[in-house]
Amino acid sequence: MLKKLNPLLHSELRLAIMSLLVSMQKAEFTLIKEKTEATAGNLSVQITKLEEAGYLKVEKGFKGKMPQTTCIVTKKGIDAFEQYVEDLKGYLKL
Amino acid sequence: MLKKLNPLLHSELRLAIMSLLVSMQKAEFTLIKEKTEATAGNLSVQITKLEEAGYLKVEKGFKGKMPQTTCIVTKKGIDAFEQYVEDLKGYLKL
DNA sequence: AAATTTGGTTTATTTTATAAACTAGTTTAT
DNA sequence: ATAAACTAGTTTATAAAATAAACCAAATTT
Repeated sequence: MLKKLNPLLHSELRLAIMSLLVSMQKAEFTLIKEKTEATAGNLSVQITKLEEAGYLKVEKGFKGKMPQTTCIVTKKGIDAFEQYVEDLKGYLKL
Repeated sequence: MLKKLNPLLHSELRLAIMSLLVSMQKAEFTLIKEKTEATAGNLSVQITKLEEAGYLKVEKGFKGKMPQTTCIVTKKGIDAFEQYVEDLKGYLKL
């Protein structure tokens, strides 16, 4: 009846990150930080977890002279997000 | 943009409990346990939290000779649940 | 050139979820 | 009648997760 929710996505910050990426495909660390209002530390940790799950990939480069971290959502990430939304609907009766 | 999710409701088990109660108005401990497939201990803890928040009230009685715990959802609980659903929609783009 | 800011990571702390152990009593089998 | 097993939970301990604090390297500003 009630499907078990993907614990990796059932986290406010990770869900916000994925939500953003699903709609934008890719986003800089700093943009995600602004939009989610997360601390850099927390964000760094959660991005790493999503990366380890293969839900996004991280590309590191420079913008001018400043380091820049870009997150790009993967197919796997999009699929997991969509499945999570479906599962959650069972709880919300949407 | 993204609303902060009510942490009391953003928990798989507590959300399942509230989801059940919103649709049934009241339910026995044992029924909730069956439907959620939670352990009794976990369920007991989470019901207490929801009770402390005023989202449900607990009535204790007996069914025959056996103790029986009934959970009844409150107006406050229903309102909180509905608000949570609205807030969550921002993350899911529903 | 010292102080501050940017863009992060790592480590520590707090909070939360979960499981294990326990209580209190009932039903069933011997 | 009594021991064994089951019901209906609560309490306490442990594991996992989220968050915050501290740190680092380099860039920019004063």
